[in-house]
Amino acid sequence: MESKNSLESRLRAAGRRMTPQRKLILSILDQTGDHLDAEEVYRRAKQQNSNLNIATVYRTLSILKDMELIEQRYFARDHNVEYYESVNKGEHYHFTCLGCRKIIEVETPKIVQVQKEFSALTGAKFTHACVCFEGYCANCVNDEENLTL
Amino acid sequence: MESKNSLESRLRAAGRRMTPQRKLILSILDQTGDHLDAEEVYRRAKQQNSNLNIATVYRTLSILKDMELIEQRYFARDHNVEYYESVNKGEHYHFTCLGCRKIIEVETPKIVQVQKEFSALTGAKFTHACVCFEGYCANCVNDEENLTL
DNA sequence: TTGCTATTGCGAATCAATTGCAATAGCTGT
DNA sequence: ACAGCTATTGCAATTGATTCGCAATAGCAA
Ligand SMILES: [Mn+2]
Ligand SMILES: [Mn+2]
Ligand SMILES: [Zn+2]
Ligand SMILES: [Zn+2]
Repeated sequence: MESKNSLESRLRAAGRRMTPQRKLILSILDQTGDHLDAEEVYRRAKQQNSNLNIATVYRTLSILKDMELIEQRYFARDHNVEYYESVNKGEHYHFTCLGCRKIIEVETPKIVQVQKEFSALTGAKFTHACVCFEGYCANCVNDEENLTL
Repeated sequence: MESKNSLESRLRAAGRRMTPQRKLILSILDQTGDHLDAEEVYRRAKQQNSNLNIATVYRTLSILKDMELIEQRYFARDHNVEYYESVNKGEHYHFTCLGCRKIIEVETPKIVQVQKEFSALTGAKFTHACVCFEGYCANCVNDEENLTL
């Protein structure tokens, strides 16, 4: 189990401890292809460890994010809730459909290009980009047009 | 005063009323080139109307945003606070320096290109994009490298 | 096993933003 | 100018995701 060892050694390297809670929470995000908020991670994890507390979920998500094992995202226009996904999936961005709430992943090199251009121009160094799109997916475009009549 | 009439007629068209509070709050955002959060808008507006309440500021910002007279933004990685700016400035994006907290505006056609490509590919329709970059500006890059030693 | 301390569960706290409500003030029509 | 309707305001209380303090617990190195 490569990811378990990787997790353990990376935790150790940061002076942290391996706990069943951390293993569990990372495994949930590694296995699902979805984007989960803390509440949903908690719901799923609790099925396997009924003693788990949501504060532990928040603390663990924060650590896994710092260790760059998971990515934190915002979706939709009002960023009230934080979502998480495994980093395994590589660089991509997100489109949220206001009709069906589906999240579609967008792959493009153009965002990185923007960063490179701006770096070259100003000397700035990028550490993070938050990009999220909102609109109506192909299935929902028509419904939306009817609504605005 | 073109913008005042524009505001008044646009409010009327939406079945809303013109109030001194709304005039004041929009004028603050129209005059400054800055990005202000509700608290700062409130602080500035209160100097001209000491009776003003912050709930009114929040409500007004929300309405002006819906009417597309101002833009709501998030900055930095943790989107705790919402900032606002006038729409007059046209399409642009933002880079936040983690060193000096300066916000640098980024102009590029590439974000719109991403949207067009994705629309052509999938048939989706975009209504909004939230793009924010984070890193270190040219002045702060060196300091940051020294810190990580 | 023991001892050190990182981590957990739990409840309370945060804090930007929202909401319910009674009083007020725009606006329309007279 | 006035009356009546109702959108808007000020105020106080609430929300809700996230964070924090703390005592009990559990990793892990020796
Ligand atoms: Mn994704
Ligand atoms: Mn701007
Ligand atoms: Zn849809
Ligand atoms: Zn800087």
